[in-house]
Amino acid sequence: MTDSTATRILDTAEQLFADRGFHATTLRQITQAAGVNLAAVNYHHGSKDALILAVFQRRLDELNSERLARLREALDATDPPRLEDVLEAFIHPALRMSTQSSGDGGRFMRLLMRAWSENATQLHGVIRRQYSHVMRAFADAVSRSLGTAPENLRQQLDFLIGALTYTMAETNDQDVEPTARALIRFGCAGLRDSVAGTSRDPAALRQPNLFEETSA
Amino acid sequence: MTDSTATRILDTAEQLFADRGFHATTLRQITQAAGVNLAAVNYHHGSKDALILAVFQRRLDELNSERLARLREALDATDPPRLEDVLEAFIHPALRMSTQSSGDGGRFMRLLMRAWSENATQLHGVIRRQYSHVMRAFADAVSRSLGTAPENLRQQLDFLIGALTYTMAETNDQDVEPTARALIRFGCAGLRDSVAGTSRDPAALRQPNLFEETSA
DNA sequence: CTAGGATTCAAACGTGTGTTTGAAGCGCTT
DNA sequence: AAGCGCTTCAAACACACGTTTGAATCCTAG
Repeated sequence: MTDSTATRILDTAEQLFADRGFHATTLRQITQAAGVNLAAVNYHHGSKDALILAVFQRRLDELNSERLARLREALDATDPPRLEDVLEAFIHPALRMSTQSSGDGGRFMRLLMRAWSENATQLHGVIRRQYSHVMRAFADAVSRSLGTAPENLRQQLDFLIGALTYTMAETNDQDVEPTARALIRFGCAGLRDSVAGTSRDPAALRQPNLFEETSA
Repeated sequence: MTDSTATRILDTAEQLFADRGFHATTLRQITQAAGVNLAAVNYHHGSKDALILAVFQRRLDELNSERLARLREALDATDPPRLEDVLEAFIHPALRMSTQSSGDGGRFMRLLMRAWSENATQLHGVIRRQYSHVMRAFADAVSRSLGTAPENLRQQLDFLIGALTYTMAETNDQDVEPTARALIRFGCAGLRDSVAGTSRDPAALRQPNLFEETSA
């Protein structure tokens, strides 16, 4: 049951997509490596595009649920939550996932980077939608940690996501812990400093889009 | 001369590659959009793969020379160089390039992200080689700014590159300046904090900002 | 004015793609 | 045993791709 044709296709596709890219990976390569018939992918998943989406759906669900679970722990521990704990909940599951699933490191996240650039129309939207509520939760937690409105943090959180994504694609099979710790520290310092002097730098006020502070 | 067939192909290819990806962009799309014959690309550039490489070579040369020029200015200004200036020399040219070349924003760097994931064998190596000496120069400058060995900074510089790359891919046509300033600040804080204490004392982490920003 | 190399062009080639098809095989209930 | 979905399979389909070809055209030097 677990090793059904559909999931075996999913596993193999994930591996090959990450290694070679979506467009460069053919259904014949996938089905041959998976030991199933060529027509099976169209039968079980409908089309190649649908296969790509299915590969993502599975992993993103896994990643996001683990992130949210850890975030909940951080929120239950202290109030306001410690910034280090919040970032740890966001970073650690991702870094762990990037090296866990068998084979060489960084597979899934190389895949995510691909998705961000290739196939922009469909996948981009799907991922965005799938991520948005998780991102909102983390932005909220970080804003509570720092005592500032979430809108002030969007850009800095994007910086952190970028650093994390790039690191996941780069990082080899090594131990995740030191990398995670370094990234958490880096991100905490950047976030804290960015909100420290919002009123001090007059140039910062030049930004046209000022936000309403809806701090409850 | 400037608008020769070869360069018109290069321009159009850059645009389409960024918008749709390398594999998804066909020579017929390129030549049709450029208003040249299909065979022209093979005649002038040899093959599609060679075209891809040529597109990169051109922009990377431009980006790196501007970065190094700005870095030199920063090194000539003060000794040791101000960390803000060094990061500015690294970040600003990239952000500007990501929105300059006509059309929608983030084109070239979306292209770079693609290159990082697609076509791993060839392009990955070329870019690495083209970047390595520039990266070494910046790592050196940052290490001088912070008074620590370059080896201690490699990981944090990767964080910064990730944040920059991701931001370039994300950022729309808006003004570059605020984004650059935010990213410089974020990176400076992260770098300074990372080298500040080898001590695990969590109290040290909570100190918001130890440094004075000498706003001239 | 003309010869000859550089460039453009339309057309075709061979190959590999995602998808479809219809028959064959399998497992289950009746 | 027989019937019936669900699944697998080999084969083929239509199509788009990168590349090649050889003639036509342009441009320049002698």
